[in-house]
Amino acid sequence: MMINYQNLYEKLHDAGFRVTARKKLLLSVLLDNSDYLLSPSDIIGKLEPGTMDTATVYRILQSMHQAGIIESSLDSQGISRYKICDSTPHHHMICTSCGRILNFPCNEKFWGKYLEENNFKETSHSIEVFGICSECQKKSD
Amino acid sequence: MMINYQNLYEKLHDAGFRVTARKKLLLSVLLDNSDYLLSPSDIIGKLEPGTMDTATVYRILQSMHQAGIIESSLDSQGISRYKICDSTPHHHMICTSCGRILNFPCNEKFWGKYLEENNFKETSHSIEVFGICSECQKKSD
DNA sequence: TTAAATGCAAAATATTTGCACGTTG
DNA sequence: CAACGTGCAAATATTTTGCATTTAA
Repeated sequence: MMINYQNLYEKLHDAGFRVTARKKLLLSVLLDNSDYLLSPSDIIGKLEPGTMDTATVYRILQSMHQAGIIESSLDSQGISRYKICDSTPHHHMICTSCGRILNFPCNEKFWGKYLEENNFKETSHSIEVFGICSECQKKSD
Repeated sequence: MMINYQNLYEKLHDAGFRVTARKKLLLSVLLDNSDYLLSPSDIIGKLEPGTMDTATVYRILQSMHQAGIIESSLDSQGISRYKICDSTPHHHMICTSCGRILNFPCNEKFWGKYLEENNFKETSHSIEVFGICSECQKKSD
């Protein structure tokens, strides 16, 4: 990964947001957990109690998402989860046991021909594969 | 489509649920809107006021999902949405303008080789393509 | 008849908002 | 210093739960 703080700070700044202590702190949590999708409460749980208000976490996540430095998705319970954007477009295999994320590339849009057939103008897509990762399979043996 | 009420009632019954007036009513709403993903409040909005309690709608949707006669997904706001299960496995192209759903088949798992590479045991997947359908494109011209 | 279904009210949870104050640029 | 960020408290919104009553099988 070529992710570095300065680069992320710049992106925040370029999107019109101020680079504050809270944003730096929240960013460090996300970087320390780049293999996982974190919910707002996960993030709060990883901080010293009283470090940051819930509303602040939500607002910062919103800013970072707007600045394009984090990606979001909804878990099976409808809770928002976030992680630092990866450099290349891809999709996720999400282990439902440990929560770890494995990436896989999106070389070919196998649905491309259906877009054409239906004259459907795609704006985005969401592809997630759920299951059990190699390590968790071993554990349950 | 080969969907008929008797068949659905049987599936509910076989899953251990009673076939009640509310369930029949809710089912008719879903069948009348099988091209759309309906949220609980969408469903309530399509019924005469006071016909069914919110909690009842949630409980029935849960039962129907458990009985395997409806499929669920989360919209961009994290709200649960439901529709009658289609007979063949497939994915959805969802028009973000009118909400209509177009189906496309899942012939080939293009991510199959990544499952093998990572020894990842898939249990389920979620594939959704968002965009603007043909009709809505025309409207905006 | 009796276990499941329902309505009602209240609770739980996630997320948002208004406002006063603090901080960045 | 002026605009943006933050904490706090309260408001929304969705979904769940407890309990008394009704109803399907």
